[in-house]
Amino acid sequence: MIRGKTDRSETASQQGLKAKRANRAGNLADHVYTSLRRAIIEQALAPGTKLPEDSVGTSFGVSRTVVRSAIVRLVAEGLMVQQPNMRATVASPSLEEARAIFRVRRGLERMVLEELMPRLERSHLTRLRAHVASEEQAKRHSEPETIRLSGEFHLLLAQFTGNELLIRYVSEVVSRGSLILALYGRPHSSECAVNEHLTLIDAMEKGDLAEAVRLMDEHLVAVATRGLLDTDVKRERSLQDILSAYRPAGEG
Amino acid sequence: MIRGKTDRSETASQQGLKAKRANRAGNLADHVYTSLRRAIIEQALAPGTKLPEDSVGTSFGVSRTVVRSAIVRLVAEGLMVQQPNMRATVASPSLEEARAIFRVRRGLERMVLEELMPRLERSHLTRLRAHVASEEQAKRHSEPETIRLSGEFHLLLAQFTGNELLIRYVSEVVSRGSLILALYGRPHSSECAVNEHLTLIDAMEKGDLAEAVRLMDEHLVAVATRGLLDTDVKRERSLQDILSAYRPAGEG
DNA sequence: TGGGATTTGTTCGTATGTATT
DNA sequence: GAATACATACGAACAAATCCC
Repeated sequence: MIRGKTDRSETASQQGLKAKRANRAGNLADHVYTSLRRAIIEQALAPGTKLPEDSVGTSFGVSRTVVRSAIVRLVAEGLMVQQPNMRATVASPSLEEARAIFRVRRGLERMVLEELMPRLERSHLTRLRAHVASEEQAKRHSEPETIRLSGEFHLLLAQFTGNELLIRYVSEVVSRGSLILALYGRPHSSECAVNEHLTLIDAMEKGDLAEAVRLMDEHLVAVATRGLLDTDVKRERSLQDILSAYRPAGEG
Repeated sequence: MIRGKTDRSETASQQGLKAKRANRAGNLADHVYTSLRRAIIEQALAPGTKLPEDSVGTSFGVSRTVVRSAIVRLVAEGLMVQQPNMRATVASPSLEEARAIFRVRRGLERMVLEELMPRLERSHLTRLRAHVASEEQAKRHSEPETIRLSGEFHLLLAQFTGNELLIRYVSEVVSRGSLILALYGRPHSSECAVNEHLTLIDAMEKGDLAEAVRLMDEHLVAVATRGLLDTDVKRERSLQDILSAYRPAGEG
């Protein structure tokens, strides 16, 4: 186990950390929340991973209380699950749940197109194409990056609607989509998606809502069904090891 | 050693409470969350009401820690808002936000009907009609009850789908709908809704999905537009006074 | 605009519940 | 199946930020 139960001689440095962090824009809980979320989405934390509050706290240099409220938010978001008096774990949805989530996602993304198409701007198309370009680039060197960008394409669409609630919901189903692909997806399953993003943009440019909705639906069905059989067991790494990469909060 | 806490005369009864609650299914935070949520939905806590952690804690006989995690959940749900270092308040959405929320709600409830209609059972219709009956009954004697039941009709529909995520989302938009009506709705604005619920059930019984969706859409537009002008200032009551009615946790 | 009262952000101790040997 | 280690639930205390007159 990871327990590096050192004595309390670190209190001084911890207080130093505390002062430094307090100057940041957000609070500590935000930081932990964001970092854990990214770690889950990028599949560094596999579904089912247990996250004891004080192990996480040690990783980020904060106390359990801070970790706790971050976990509460992640649970509310469906990225983690928790039962009373038991360790919180990264959510591990069943196949049934996964399908239900993707059905909801299809409905939500249809709503996005319906809201967005009437007020679509040229700058939107430009930014979408630029995003797809970066997706193609990332595809060559970084799988976590690819996963994240693939989801952010859909998030970008939602953001263009300006509908805060819709943005939040899409954000959530996209995150959980990554989680699901981590569970059931074949490795590299996202690589075909880039073309589908491009044809969708083309349909949007033509102003063809029905076709765009059809393509989006097809795309999401494809994403959902691409992951099915391969339930390979993910590699075991220590929690401290995984989270150490997420400490310098690069929320850009 | 144990810290002396005999200076508070309520200690004994508090420990009694605590022991009793510990035996409950959920934890204290659940209780506070549920109670606050109900108080907001039933419009006992008006939008914009400030909820200092300490005051709420005193009302429920728990510490700030417990209140805090309840508030985090309510913020995640959109029923409250909070900025760093500032008191959390009951959400007070703008008219623009309110419309956006209702647009999302229409999309979600369409999804509910699309999921439910193919597998609709007789028992569903029975339960829906029974619910409407209780709505009519409540309409005569209790306005908070009426508000709550009116929302629960939609929640019931969602629950019949068995789609957990859809249930959660509908639950959220329904709650926020109550909040919005509290802000912008005329008094008694929910009273016309009962008939609309009935005609919807009839369409469902005929198996007419398109008609059901049309009626639902009409219904929601009606609910959304019934509230518009009347922004009467709600009566001022003390926080302790309001919350005292929500302490005995009657979560049926 | 200044300063005291209020409120939040955070840490840590204790009690209690869960898992494991 | 009991003892022990581990983890969470909750409360109290203190510094820093905000509120309000």
